[in-house]
Amino acid sequence: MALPKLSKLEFQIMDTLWNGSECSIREIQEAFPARKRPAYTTIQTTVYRMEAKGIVHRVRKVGNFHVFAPAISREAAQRRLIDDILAFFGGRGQPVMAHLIETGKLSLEDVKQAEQLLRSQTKERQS
Amino acid sequence: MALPKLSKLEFQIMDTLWNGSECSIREIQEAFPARKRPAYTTIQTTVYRMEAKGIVHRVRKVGNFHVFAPAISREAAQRRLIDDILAFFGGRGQPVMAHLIETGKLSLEDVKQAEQLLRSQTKERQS
DNA sequence: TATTTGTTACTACACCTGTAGGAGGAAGTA
DNA sequence: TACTTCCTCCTACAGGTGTAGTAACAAATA
Repeated sequence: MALPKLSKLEFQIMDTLWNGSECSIREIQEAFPARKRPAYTTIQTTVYRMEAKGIVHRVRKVGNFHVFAPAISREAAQRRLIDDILAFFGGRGQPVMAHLIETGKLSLEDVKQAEQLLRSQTKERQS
Repeated sequence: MALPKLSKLEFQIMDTLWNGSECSIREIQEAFPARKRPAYTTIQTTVYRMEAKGIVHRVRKVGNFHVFAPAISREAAQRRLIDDILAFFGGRGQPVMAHLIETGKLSLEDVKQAEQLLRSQTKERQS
């Protein structure tokens, strides 16, 4: 699979990697809020599995620890996520947006910007 | 949990129930496209589990089979879904919409309608 | 060098989900 | 009634994920 689906924990780990670019297991673990911080080995196991799936890779060894880097982009992962949930909405984005609006997750500003983006895209496609 | 998370298969089953309101296991199974139709007992097991989780319930027995009905609304389930993925976007709806637009899942019409919806909501809140 | 501390690599386990087989019972049919 | 068909209920199992312990080793320190 080109883009394997990421679980919640995997996504959180990727988030740290995307922010910091390159991290050790320890750094990833400590990026979790102290209250809900999984055990070191929990992160380790998960990162190893992610490595096996090709979504992270080791870039080098520093001292006695390894440094990992993301192997897929945040955008790609997010897009994958959205494609997945779109399946639950019959592939149509409109109901998704409706829910976002109903739950107050989109401002008028957001929508106006979106409209701009759409218009520019349409223009590009025509030219 | 008030609203348990639905898996893909569970959502497909709910879809049949939401459309037909009340269905037997057989009806749910036959609603799947013939090519990718799970075994009868697969649907059955999953429906039983959903019953245990309180997302469907038996409404009556007809002949020797049971009839099931949804115990949660489509809107509630979809909202739950969206809340989940929003967590992957830092709780902000804007990047979600951006992805929808980039992948051509939203038309200018959709966005305009959304804008209308937003304006009317804002008005309501003010009055 | 001996001790402490931090990593790695391996192992384990429980829960969820998709998948389905089989025994037994109920309902319709010859 | 005897047979066939369909459904229920129980059981099983594999793969994925979250969770973490432990043995062994490497690095830093006393």
